Amino acid sequence: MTLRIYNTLTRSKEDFETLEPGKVRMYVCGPTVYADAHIGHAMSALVFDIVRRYLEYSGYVVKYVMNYTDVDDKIINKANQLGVDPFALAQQYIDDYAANLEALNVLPASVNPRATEEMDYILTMITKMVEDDHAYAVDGDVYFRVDRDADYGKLSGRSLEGMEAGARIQIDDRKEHPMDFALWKAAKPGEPAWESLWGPGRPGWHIECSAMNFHHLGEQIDIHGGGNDLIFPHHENEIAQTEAITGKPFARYWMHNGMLTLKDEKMSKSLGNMVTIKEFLAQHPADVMRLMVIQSAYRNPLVYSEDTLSAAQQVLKRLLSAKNPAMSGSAGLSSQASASLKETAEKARENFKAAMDEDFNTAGALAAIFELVKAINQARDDSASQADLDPAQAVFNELTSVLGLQLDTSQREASDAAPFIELLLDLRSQVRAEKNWVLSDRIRDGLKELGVSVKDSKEGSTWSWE
RNA sequence: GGCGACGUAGCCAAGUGGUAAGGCAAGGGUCUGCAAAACCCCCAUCAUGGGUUCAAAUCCCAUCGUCGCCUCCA
Repeated sequence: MTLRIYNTLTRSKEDFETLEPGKVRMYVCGPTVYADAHIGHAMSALVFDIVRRYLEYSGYVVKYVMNYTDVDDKIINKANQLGVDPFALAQQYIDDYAANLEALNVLPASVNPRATEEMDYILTMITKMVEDDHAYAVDGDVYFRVDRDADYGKLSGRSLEGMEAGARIQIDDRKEHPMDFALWKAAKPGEPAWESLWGPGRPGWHIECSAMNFHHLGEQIDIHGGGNDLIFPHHENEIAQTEAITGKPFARYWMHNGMLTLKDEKMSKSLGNMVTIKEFLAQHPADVMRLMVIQSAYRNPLVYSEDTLSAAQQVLKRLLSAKNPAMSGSAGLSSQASASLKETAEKARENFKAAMDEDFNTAGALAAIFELVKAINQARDDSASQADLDPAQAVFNELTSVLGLQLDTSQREASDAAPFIELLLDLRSQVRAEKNWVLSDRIRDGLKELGVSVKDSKEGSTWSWE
């Protein structure tokens, strides 16, 4: 079975072949750090975390690079507003973002380069482009010369003529072509600046990513990811820069996630319609966010609403049901039934892989996991022993962890309240024995209001946090 | 205006030529003192109109609609 990936560059699914056998070089555009990250950023981080986890599960060694853009107009403006140092501000948001990712159970990148630490590479690349006439300097700025690049527009499917017709480009007489973009910006007074052949200044956004790719992954990479709002101009320009220098195709596969939307509108800092990751995680487990992503197709828009949120919560509950242990004192399955459960588990794994191999079809993969959930729960109802359930639950754990789900049930033991809840349930089972339903229900309802749900069964009562 | 993506049941969503996976919600049932959970049953002809084909949700054309990009943005 071969993994196939939808490549934005060719607008089609292609068989996945790496530059170097068994190894994947992967780069994902990280955030510009000037504000709290919102759940749209979380979506992107989760999509590529799942891609990375699945590649590793499939046996690849993945070098995963995610950058931080830590010098930029918005950072500088915000720092000026607050009267703080822009570098300190960026550092604070980098720390916050890293904490967000950890809370979301996103695996750490192999490297998290920062623009400000890559100046040598950035300046080397710009110098080379100027030498080769791919770029030119004007008044301390340096611009990329788009009309020297016959391929310009190949990722976004645009032509230079078409873009000019758009007429939303600001006119700058100093540029040779309206679409020429900045590689280097001359510093204004008071701004952070680095020395260069063209005077003090700072890099344009696009060259940063080209340079960090070049430094950490080399001339060519396997997968380049990011939100589909970056296709143009950011990724288009990365391609133009890097290929101008190397003369080789830059990234083999361009992957773009769809936007997270709120009421049919993209969630973004500039529109101000955002829910931050911090706010979200204060209300919901990280698995809920991840399940919203898993349930949908990564290339399509993900609608964030009460409906999709509560659906994800319900999905989480259902997944957790598969982790319940065998009922105490159960007789065990017949050997045929036990073997059949194992078979179902193997089949679920195959279906899971088949779905993921088809451009990371996580919704299909989740369906495969639900086949297994159903089989496990059926077996348990059919008085399976824990030994019967073990192999199937092992597969369940394996597959859910490939998706990065935590399905944490340990909070039961971890809570300080646990002994008190146990005590209440102990009392309740006594009044239940006396058929004092009024008191029994009062305890159950009271606990419910405190977020503890009680379940009665023949073997006794169990509880869990809502 | 240009470029791109998309439109499958109340909602999310799989399926890219052979007569519609899965989940949530809703409804019916088993279990339960009653619940909850679990289990069983039930729930769509695929935006619209043409065309190609023995056969289309799946290919082609048109129309309508939604979103993204064209300016910083995951």
